[in-house]
Amino acid sequence: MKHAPRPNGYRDAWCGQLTADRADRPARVSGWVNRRRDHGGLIFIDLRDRSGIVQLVFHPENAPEAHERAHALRSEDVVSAAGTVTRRDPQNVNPNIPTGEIELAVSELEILADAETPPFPVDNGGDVDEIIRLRHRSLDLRRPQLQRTIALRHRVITTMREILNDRDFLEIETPYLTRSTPEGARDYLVPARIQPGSFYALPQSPQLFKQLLMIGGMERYYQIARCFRDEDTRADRQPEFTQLDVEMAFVGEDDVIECMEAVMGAVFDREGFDVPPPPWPRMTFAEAVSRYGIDRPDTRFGLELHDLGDALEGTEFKVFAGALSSGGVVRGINAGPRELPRSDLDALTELAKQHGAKGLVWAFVQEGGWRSPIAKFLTEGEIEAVGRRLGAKRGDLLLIVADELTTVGQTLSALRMELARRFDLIPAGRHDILWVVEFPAFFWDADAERWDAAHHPFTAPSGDLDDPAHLSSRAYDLVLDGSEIGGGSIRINRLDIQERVFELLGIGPEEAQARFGFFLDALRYGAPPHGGIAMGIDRIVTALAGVESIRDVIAFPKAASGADPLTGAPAPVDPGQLRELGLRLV
RNA sequence: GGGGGCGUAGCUCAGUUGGUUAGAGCGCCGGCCUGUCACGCCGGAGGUCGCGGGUUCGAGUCCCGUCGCUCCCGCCA
Repeated sequence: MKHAPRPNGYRDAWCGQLTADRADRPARVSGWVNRRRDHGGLIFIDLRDRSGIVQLVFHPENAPEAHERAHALRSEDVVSAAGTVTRRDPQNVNPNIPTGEIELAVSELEILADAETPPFPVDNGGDVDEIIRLRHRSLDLRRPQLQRTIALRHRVITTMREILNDRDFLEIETPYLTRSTPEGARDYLVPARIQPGSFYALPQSPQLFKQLLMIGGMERYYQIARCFRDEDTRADRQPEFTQLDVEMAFVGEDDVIECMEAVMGAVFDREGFDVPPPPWPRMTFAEAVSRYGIDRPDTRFGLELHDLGDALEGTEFKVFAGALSSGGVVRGINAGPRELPRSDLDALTELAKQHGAKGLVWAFVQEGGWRSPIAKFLTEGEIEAVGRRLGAKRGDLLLIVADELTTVGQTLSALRMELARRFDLIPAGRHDILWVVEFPAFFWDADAERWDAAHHPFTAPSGDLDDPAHLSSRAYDLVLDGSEIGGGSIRINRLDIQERVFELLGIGPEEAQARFGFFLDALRYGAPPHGGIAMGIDRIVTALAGVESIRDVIAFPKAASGADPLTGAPAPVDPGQLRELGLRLV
């Protein structure tokens, strides 16, 4: 705390800041009873506020009235206590807390509020069922971990604002009741009373608005923006989440990347988070997919993917031959010298199937060949060639998947991560950060038989628009320890190109006008080249805090299924309200 | 929408091949205690084993259904 609280009837000092330099002087503190140690005679109370903990001591003879009241104190009671800051005898010093050299000898105690016995302990690390914690979030928030992460989150956002303010950015708000924004997820809809039958959509991102701001000459914009996507919750995903949204005019990739390196570099630096200083390495999408199988590689450990197509050319083994002849790939990783029981191999196979693979080929390298269910289907030459590609040594476990390209990548990537977890392959305290760049602009959606935007349809393509398969998009993602913490792109600033892109995506002129008319109109009147990025604040703080769940860095998160109003459960709608909106339930 | 895991005291959990009155630690309540800081000691209360059904002489335990939580796939940058 920078400043002592303004002295009033409640307090004139923070609990956690009463130290020896205030000894022999009076002080008054307020807070919650963290713990009580009642010796019958002496009573000790650990009093807690946001700043920390201080020990109150009640002597029966010095202040009988306060002592009598202290006897009735219980966990989480709210009190104000006045007394003298007293240096503790050396043998009574508690080295575990900053205020351990002193205590407050209380002469006056006021109980401001009784607390019922809390449903779970507030003063421990908290292995408590999450739904109970969410239901009693006000209690949960008192726990040290949440006090820490919520304060951390505040500092992170403050740093972001500081750096951007210093770089002439303007913080500008954009609407939450708006029209559908094209990010590919399901929209949250809000019925509109003034136009019955019509709906607002909550924004999936401020994408179009920030582009309008650039076209509007605001030059540099940022916003701590809430985004809404009506999709299922995950450990690192909430339907309602927060982004640092940034956009700049007259810039290319390097400008946005440099700016964000300044912002995130400062965040990491100030929080003592150990990543290498910027500039951060850039890896192309193609390299990421080929070496790690996915576009957000965790590069903190090896186990890279290797293509085995050449080594298996002309193989008789149907699984491999079939994949290769139908345009798929065969790739593998060398898991290193591992001895895994059959049950673990089955578990890995199950994991592979979960990610869409039909199966998993495993092989232990031994003297003169493989121990593997498929060894008999391969020639000695093939086994040797595959071994060479994977750098196989005796005792190594090889994992091989044959399928369509993205399935193989996703599967091997998941196996890689599972092996890292299982064998503790990620060095403690190591953090890797990198940019992934040069994404493909479009991919062919075989089911729909049309091109689909890899990013969103306002991302500037680079290359020949007549050859969509080889167009790349001017997009970039920031990846921290295998988690995507931010992404952005340079945008299209010309109507003719925007219209070509819509056409490629099968969005006709009428549809484009209906969905994005106000934006297309803006493009007519002189849009500067511009680009930006959106950073996932929840994920960034989760990483910095070293906690498991995104729900530990959000003051009021949603449970997966919203079992309670506080945790995000929707409420039944009032029929009268519905009628006014021109709606009825079916 | 699909798959896995979990559900026993306020909290965290144990509960054997189905077998007597379902246990532990913490918390809570009462008593004692003047240097504790996870205070200590003594005593006590507290359970619809998520819910419903079934098998069985007998179910916390086995089967079916259902609800809730959670992780993963789908979906979502």
